[in-house]
Parts: sequence; structure tokens; C-alpha cells
Amino acid sequence: MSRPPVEPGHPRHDNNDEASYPPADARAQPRVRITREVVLHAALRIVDQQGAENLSMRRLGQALERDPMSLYRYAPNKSAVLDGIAEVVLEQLSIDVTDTDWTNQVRSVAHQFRGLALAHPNAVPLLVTRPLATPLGLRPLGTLRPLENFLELLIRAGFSDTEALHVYRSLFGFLFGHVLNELQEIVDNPEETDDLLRLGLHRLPIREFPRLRGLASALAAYDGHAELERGLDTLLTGLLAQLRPARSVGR
Amino acid sequence: MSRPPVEPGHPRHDNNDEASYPPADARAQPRVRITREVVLHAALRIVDQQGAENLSMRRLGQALERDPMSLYRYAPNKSAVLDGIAEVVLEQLSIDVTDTDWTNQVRSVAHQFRGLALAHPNAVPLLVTRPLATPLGLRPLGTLRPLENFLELLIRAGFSDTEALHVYRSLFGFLFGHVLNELQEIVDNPEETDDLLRLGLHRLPIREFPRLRGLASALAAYDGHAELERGLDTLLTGLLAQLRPARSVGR
DNA sequence: ACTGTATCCCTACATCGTAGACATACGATA
DNA sequence: TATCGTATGTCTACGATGTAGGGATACAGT
Repeated sequence: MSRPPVEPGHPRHDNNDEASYPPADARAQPRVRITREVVLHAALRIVDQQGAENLSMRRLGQALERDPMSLYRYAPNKSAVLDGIAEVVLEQLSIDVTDTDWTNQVRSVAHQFRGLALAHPNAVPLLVTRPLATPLGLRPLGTLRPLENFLELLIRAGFSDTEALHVYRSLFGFLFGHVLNELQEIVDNPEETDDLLRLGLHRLPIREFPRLRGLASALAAYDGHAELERGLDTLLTGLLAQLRPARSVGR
Repeated sequence: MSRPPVEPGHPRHDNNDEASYPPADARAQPRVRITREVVLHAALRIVDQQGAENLSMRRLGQALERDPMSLYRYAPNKSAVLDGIAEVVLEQLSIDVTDTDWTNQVRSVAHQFRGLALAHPNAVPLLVTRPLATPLGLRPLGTLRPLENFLELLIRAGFSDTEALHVYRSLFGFLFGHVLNELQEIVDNPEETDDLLRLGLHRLPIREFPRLRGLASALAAYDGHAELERGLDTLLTGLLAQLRPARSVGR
């Protein structure tokens, strides 16, 4: 692999001025067998811990104890790494296409997606914006698989092609919006007890923002799970009303 | 950059090795009177034309025929410039708080927002993700004003504080999702007549993605405006059903 | 033994955000 | 008018980034 490229005697122990992120087990030659997946998971880890703007090819290489340039074997450029992170997260969505009640699966996907977003908040911007750059057919297959499976489910449930697409769009539009909403309310100094202060709302001019300031406690009491449930109910009843008579709403 | 470093008399005209973007009227000394707004609008222009990842302080300075460092007078850092871009876009949303039919305004805001997104597609990632980094109270006031106005409208219409907040969240969650959905379908080689090719779907393995490939024409026929209307109808009926009896749905 | 071909590593370059030193201009005070 | 503090503009420089290009090394097939 590499190791003392020159200077054959040196045990080599740099880069641990910071804690060394990877498993840090095998100190010897081959360390970790490296693959695209390993690279992407390491990248996701960095994003989770330090935020997306602190992900660089150099840091990634350091986390894997590899030369940064060697990573270009597994991804053509950094942008592909970012796409790959979205892929790694999204391919965790599992859909049971054989479920005879499609609304079950809608609810399941919704909760899975919310769970992923909460588990990887720093990756959410990648999830929602990366596809904007890439036409559908060129996206990583992992990100398209949930779409394919979801369509399969709906078509089996009796929807037409275009109806299935419509349901898919409604659901993911809703999910993207919900997750962005929910993460916006995350607060960074939760030790503060006063809601106004906790949200930083005290800096707003009172005369200009009376309503907003008045809503401090309501804002602080945001319950993402309940909000998601409410939204799902609305969405599903709305969909059932405007689509051809399919199954009932379940829940 | 260079110039005869001092030489006070010179009328100064370099940096036109590239076309000079700004109004390009006054060639003499003071060129354009510069303010925070001027900076932000220039930044928005660059984002519109070249994408957000091509915005740099140096390019921005060049567009304004100013030393890049002088921009730090109007924004403490680049991140504030990005926030400012979101602000410039969002403060174009206008809400008539005196409208007695709140659903009118919901529809109006929705269409305005979609219009802004289509006018500034490259800025959409900023609109939806910048607030994630910043707690509510610290965001640029321009981005909070639509929120405040919207709350005002709803409360005047008879909603309680928390209901108003709920409606706001539902609407903007929906809008964010819708806009992200719609922009994802934008296609970059529209001259291609075959939908499969136009969307790049032909690259997908047929055995793995039969549904998706089969939906090429449906995908290509996406009508954002109609989709928005449908979604609004769903949303409004859903909201009306679960909120205390307020006005009727209009439209 | 020779010749590709795949893998790895390093150096180098252009570009970035921005700290810090300097220069100039200007309004207030003396 | 002379002096000085402050606001404004400019230039240089530093550390970091993405990634092209060039070897080096190893291994497969002839």
C-alpha cells in the first residue's frame, strides 16, 4: 500500500495530533481494505461530525490513512463523493413492495426518512439539493432505488403509472419540506431555559416582529413526530380524495 | 490584479480582460455607489448566471470593479453573503395582511415563491438550506419578515397563535418540497426529442428499473404549476378539516 | 526477460477565504 | 492652517482546497 515510502525505518505516526477517526485497529501495513463504500461511509462520518463544509479530500484521506489522491480511484471527483453520501443515506430506505396496504408503506417510508434526517442532520442539505445538479438518469443508482421500489409498490396497489408518480412526488415533496422545517427549529444552546433567549428571538425588534416573538414558546414546543403524523394524515386523505378509489387510509 | 500600485492620477480601467458585468456606465472614479444591497444583488446575479459554487469573493469584487477585500465592509464573511442572497430573494415575497380571505394569500405566497424559485433556480439551495445553519433569531431580518407577516395575516383571520404557526409550517414545508421536486425535473438537453434520452433514463439497467424507465413520458410531462395547484387544494382542504372552523377554502 | 496495466504516492498549480499591514481621504479640533 | 483620529480603500501574504500530471512500483501475460 504505502507506508514508509521513503525513510523505511520510521514507524510513522503523524496525523494523530487529532484523534484518529477510523477503526484504528490494525496499525500495520494494509490497515483497512478500501472500497467505494468505505470511502463514502468515512465521508458521511466526517459530515456527521464536522459538517459538510469541513469535508475535504485531504481530511477524508487522513481519516482513511490514505493519500488523498488515491481516493480518486473510487470517485471521479469531490462532487461524486457528495452524491455518494446522499446515496449511502438514502439506500437505507427499505420498502416492502408486497405490502397490500400502500398507506402503511407511505407511513413507514416517511418515518424512516425522518429518522435518517435526524441521524444525519448535516447530510440533509446534500440529500435535498444534490439531485438538483444531476439529471435523473445520471444520479447514483442507490438514490433511484427507493423511487423505483415505491413506484412498484403503488402500481401493484392498483394505481396507474402517472398516479403512482403523483403520489411519489407528493410524499417526497412533503417529506423534504417537513424535514427542512423540523431541522430549522433545532436550537444550539438548549441549556437556556427561557424560550425567547433559547431561540435568539430577543434580538428581533419588538415593533417589527411582535407575532414572532409572541410565539417563542409555541416554536420551542415543536414536536416533529406529531407534526409528521398530522401531515401524513392530511396528505393521505387528500390523496385518497383526488385519486381513483383505491384502498382506505389505514393507520 | 496589479496596476501601477500607486499612481493616483490614473482613471483606472483594468479587469476588463473579461466583460464587465455591472451597469458599465460611469467609467470614471466612483463607478457605482456601493452598498450592502448592491453587493448582494451582484452576488445573486453571479449565482444566477454561474451557479452558487462559482461565487467567490474575488469574482464578486471583480463584478463590482472593487477590491475583493473592500467587500468585507458590507458583509463580515462569505457566509453572510450567502445568507444575504437568500434574504434578497425572500424579501420579494409580499403578503397582504389585510386580506380577509387567508386562503387567497396562501395561494398568492405559494405562486410567488414558485416564481422566485424558477427565476433563481441556482439560489434555491441557499433558500432552503441556509436557515439550517442559523438559529431563528439570528437570521437576516429580511428572511423573517414573510414569516411575521404571514402569522399576522392568519391571526387576524381568527387563528390562534399555535394554529397560525402550524399553517405556516405546513405551507412552507409544502412549498420547499414542491420547489425542490419541480427543479429536480429540469432537464439540461431539451433539444432531445425522446423522453428516455432527454432524462438520461436510458442508462438505467432495465431489469432493475423497469417502472422508472416506463415512466419517462410521464416524468417529462411534469407541469409544475398544475402540480402546485393540486397540492394547494389538498393542503387547504386538509388544513380546513383539522383546524377550528375558519373561513372557507375559496377558489 | 519484456511489456503492458493497474495501483499508489508526490509535487505542483490555480483558486479560495480572509488576516494584517499599509495608504489615502476626511471631519473635527486646535 | 496644522494635526490627528477615524473611516475607507488597497495590496500582500498565508494556509487550505480540488485535482492534473508525472513518476515509482508491482504484477499479469507473453
